[in-house]
Amino acid sequence: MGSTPQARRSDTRERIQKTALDLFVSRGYEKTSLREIAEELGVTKAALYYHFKTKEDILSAISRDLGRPVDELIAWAEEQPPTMETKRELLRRYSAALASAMPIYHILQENQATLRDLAVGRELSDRVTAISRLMHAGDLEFDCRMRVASAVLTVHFGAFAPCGAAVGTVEQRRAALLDVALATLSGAPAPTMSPDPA
Amino acid sequence: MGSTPQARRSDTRERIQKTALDLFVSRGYEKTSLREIAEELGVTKAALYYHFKTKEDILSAISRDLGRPVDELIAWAEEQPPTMETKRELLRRYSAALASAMPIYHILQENQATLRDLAVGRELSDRVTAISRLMHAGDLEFDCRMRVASAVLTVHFGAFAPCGAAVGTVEQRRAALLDVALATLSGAPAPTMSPDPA
Amino acid sequence: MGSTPQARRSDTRERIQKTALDLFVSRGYEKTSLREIAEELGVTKAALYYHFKTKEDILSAISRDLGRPVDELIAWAEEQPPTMETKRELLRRYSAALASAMPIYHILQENQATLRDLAVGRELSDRVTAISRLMHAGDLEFDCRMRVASAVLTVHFGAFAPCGAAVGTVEQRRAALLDVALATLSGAPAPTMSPDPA
Amino acid sequence: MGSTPQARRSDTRERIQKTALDLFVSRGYEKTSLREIAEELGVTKAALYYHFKTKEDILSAISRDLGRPVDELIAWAEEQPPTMETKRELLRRYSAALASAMPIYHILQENQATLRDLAVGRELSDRVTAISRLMHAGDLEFDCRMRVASAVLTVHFGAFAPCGAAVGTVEQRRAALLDVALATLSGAPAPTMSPDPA
DNA sequence: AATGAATGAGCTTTCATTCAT
DNA sequence: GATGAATGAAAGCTCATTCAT
Repeated sequence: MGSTPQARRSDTRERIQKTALDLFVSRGYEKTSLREIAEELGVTKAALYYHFKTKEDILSAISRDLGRPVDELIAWAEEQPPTMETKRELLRRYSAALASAMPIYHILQENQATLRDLAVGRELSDRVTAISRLMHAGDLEFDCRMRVASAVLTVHFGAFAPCGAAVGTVEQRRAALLDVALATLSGAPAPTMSPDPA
Repeated sequence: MGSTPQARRSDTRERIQKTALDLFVSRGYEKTSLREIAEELGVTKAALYYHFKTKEDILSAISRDLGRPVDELIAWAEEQPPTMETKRELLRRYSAALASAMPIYHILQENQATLRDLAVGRELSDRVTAISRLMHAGDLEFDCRMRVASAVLTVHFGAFAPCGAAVGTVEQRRAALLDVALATLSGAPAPTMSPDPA
Repeated sequence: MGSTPQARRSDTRERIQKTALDLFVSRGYEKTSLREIAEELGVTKAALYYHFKTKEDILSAISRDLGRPVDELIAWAEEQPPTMETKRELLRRYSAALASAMPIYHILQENQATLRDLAVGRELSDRVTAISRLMHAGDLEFDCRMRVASAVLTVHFGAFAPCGAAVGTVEQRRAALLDVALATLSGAPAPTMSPDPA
Repeated sequence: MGSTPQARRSDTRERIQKTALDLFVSRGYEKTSLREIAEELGVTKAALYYHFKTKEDILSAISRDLGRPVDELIAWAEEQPPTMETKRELLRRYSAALASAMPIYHILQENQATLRDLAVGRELSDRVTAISRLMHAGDLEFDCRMRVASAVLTVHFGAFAPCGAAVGTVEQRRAALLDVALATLSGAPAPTMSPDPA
């Protein structure tokens, strides 16, 4: 007694992941050295190697943790019939999932050249590819495929960068872009719109 | 005649740019070392430094050369009134410009974390930002902004990655995505579309 | 027992300083490469960087260690009244301090052009300047200042170079030059002297 | 006619020497690169090699030109009897010669470690040694040698660095230090002096 | 009288990783 | 559960120098 029941087993591993994530996001994977992570945490580099086999392994763990929602989403979608309605739902859920998983995708996004030859890079981009594949599933006509592509691009890349001024909150923008994407998907115009008020 | 016609004042500088571009695209900026570039070219590292002040300077020269079409496009757009028609035309031209300038944007795309703290990185992303700014120019309503954002995302990111299967030629896909983007821009559905044949 | 008694937490740092000092003295700071230091010691260049942040940092550590006597002397002198007697004593003590600190001042002396733009160079020449400043303290007449200057130059530079033949031991010469300097300081002739036996 | 009679033969060689001298003085010999010299002059590095065989050769030419007065002084002194009066005169003339030759001695002074293994370095320090040797010539007693040493050190090193505050003009200081040195040489006090006005 | 192009050797520094303790 | 010490490989860059033109 006196100590928290079953936690006790050092939270260092998690602290490493947290710190590493922050640095990978703010400085990039390649440009973040293990020395920096260790220093920021107040431990030695060797300590990182006690908890993780390699630098890549740290990112790998982060990827597994943060990517779970998307993995589950993929698993779910793979069991649905490839109808338009499924895809609409998939897009909605993907948009939501991205909101929380953003950091890793941000890392993937900004460090593609580096992650390309790392196993963890494959893992990450496989998830994106899987979503895209599921959105394109079925015997679609060319035009339709392009609308699907546009919708996916809008939702996926709209999640990064403050594309087009800082109007509204992040959440509002996400929702609005999702609406546009859904409209594009159905080949319908986005609801209320005045044509030439530029 | 009989000997190399007009050479003399060395084409090495251009050969360096060409080789560097290839390697930056295929292996990434950071992961491409000057040794590799030099070896590939059959010269010494020092030769690179005869022609360029730094590694960044090589990328900078490439950026200037390949980015010119986009720069001209921006200059053009800045002189037009910010009407919807201007934007439609801007989007068309941007789509076309991207086709040829793709390599540098690809590099920007995949090496953001690295380029972020390089002057050339700024140069590059400024161009993208400028296009986006021009597309959002004027007193747009929130919904309209989001449609603009979607259109830009579609055209810009659609130029990279074989998003959604390899149907059609690159050129066909580009044209089709542009159409989708233009439709989104106007709030209209993309022309002929059957709603649920997924 | 039987194994190296107290080692364990590595004496490498000190060995680096010792070796570096020797090389800096014999070959010059700039002309001594880290490779040389490392090779001489039988370690890798990277090992040097484990113990010191930069090449300059190695010199800096040496400077701190060997410069301490002079620093203490300066501290002492700053608390004394600026009388002639203080200055005589300061000169005596400086002469003595130089004897042990000579290596670093030798390095400063012979590498001024290089050290000029290094922080450690400032540190070093500040010490010399401080002594000079203290010797000149007070409201001295011009002639007197020049005698002080001569005395300082004699003691300081007399410590290097075998100025004027190798008569007597180093220690004897040091003592004799100090006497001459003290005589100059008081404006008196150096004690026993036959005028023209050249 | 129209061109200056016999000058015509490009003044580039001299311009190189002038520029090199400036840079060697202000940045140091080692730290001044041929690129810098060439750039400053608006010519190419290869041009330097048309006029001089090596970098050292540039310094060598400078040394020959500026060192001539001292060389002549040495030649003169070698023909004189080694009397005290000769030495007094030698010291006077050396003090004067230094005033104009200062730049090269400054370079020697601040780049000793580098010049040590260059032929030109020997040339330079030989001159200093020769003066010192001539000042010590004859069968001097130990004490007397030390007074000579002090006198030489005072005159030689007094020519560099603003030793002891910036009172008077450079020329005044030089003259005054010479007086002190001459007094030391004769074993007499420097003329009028109040003993303890610190 | 000078240039454009290139080289070879070297430099300081950084990094991911290992391992005995 | 972690540290102190060290390594091997590589990076970007600079320099004096050469030589055909």
